[in-house]
Amino acid sequence: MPEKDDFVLQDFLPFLLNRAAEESSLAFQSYYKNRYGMLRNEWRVLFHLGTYGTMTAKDIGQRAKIHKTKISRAVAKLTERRFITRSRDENDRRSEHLQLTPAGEAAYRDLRGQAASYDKQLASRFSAEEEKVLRRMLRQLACIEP
Amino acid sequence: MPEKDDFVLQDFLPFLLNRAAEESSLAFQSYYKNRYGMLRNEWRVLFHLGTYGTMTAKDIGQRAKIHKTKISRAVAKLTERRFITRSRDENDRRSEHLQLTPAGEAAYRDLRGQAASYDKQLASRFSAEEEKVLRRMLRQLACIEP
DNA sequence: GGGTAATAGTTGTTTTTGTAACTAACAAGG
DNA sequence: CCTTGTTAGTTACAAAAACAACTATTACCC
Repeated sequence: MPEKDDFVLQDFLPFLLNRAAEESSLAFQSYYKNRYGMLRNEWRVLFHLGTYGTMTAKDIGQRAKIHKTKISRAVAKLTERRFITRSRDENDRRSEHLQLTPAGEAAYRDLRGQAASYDKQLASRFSAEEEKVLRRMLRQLACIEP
Repeated sequence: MPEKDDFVLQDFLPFLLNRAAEESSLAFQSYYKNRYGMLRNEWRVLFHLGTYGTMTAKDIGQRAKIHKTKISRAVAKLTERRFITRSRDENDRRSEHLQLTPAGEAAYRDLRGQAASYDKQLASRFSAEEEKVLRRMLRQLACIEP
């Protein structure tokens, strides 16, 4: 009787996903780290502001599923480095609208270009069709709408 | 002239992979954390020993691509909790052979079962074919041989 | 209005990582 | 042997994450 024993760690999805995520982030991570001294959360906040324009910390947190304390600290760093400015909402003085400064815009454009070509390079291992399917499946797993 | 501006964060592979990895680890993580007070690296070490039998810290590190300091700490915790035993290699007294105790075996079997059914549940969102393709692509991205 | 609850964001403290330097054991060449 | 280099694993210290408690403001509703 053969054991029904076909489960291996190398195939465990959370493990695979973690390893793939780590491996695929490496090169890009060292780019924004070396070039701008940014941390991952800072890059993410910057990227959101560049992509979607003015947002509040809460907006960013919701969209990227980053905890508010991480956002708070990333925003503090980015402000200190003059990459973003903050202004209170006059209707609800609890929240602040964040937006990129020209320097922030410049960094964003650079990083965005890097990210785009890096992404293309990663995806080049697959066919166009496979790539599309991969992204769809990942969005599914990540609970990201469409 | 439309801008060639089709790059969005939500589709950036490192971002997608990270989010998918985090999301998909959540439930399982809280299982081994609540049930055994384990950290991720401890679960991974335990799992490797359960799957492959006796190994050295180095073996585990190579196979799972975990840094030796993480392994060292995980091994210390697991030893302290009597899940594994260590014995010096008599031919090369620098390295130690690690193996599960009966308690470690029991935890391993439980966690392994959990992992298997959790994995199945994650994969159930996809067709069998899609699932196979997904794992293959992830192994590719994670730089894991076949 | 006045009290209670909820929300946006921050700060402080504890865990966990990351990195580098360290010990102990082996290897190899002279 | 004995110096130099390498390897397995540990430890110490700095950086970052997690978690809880906090301030300030707004919302609810009796």
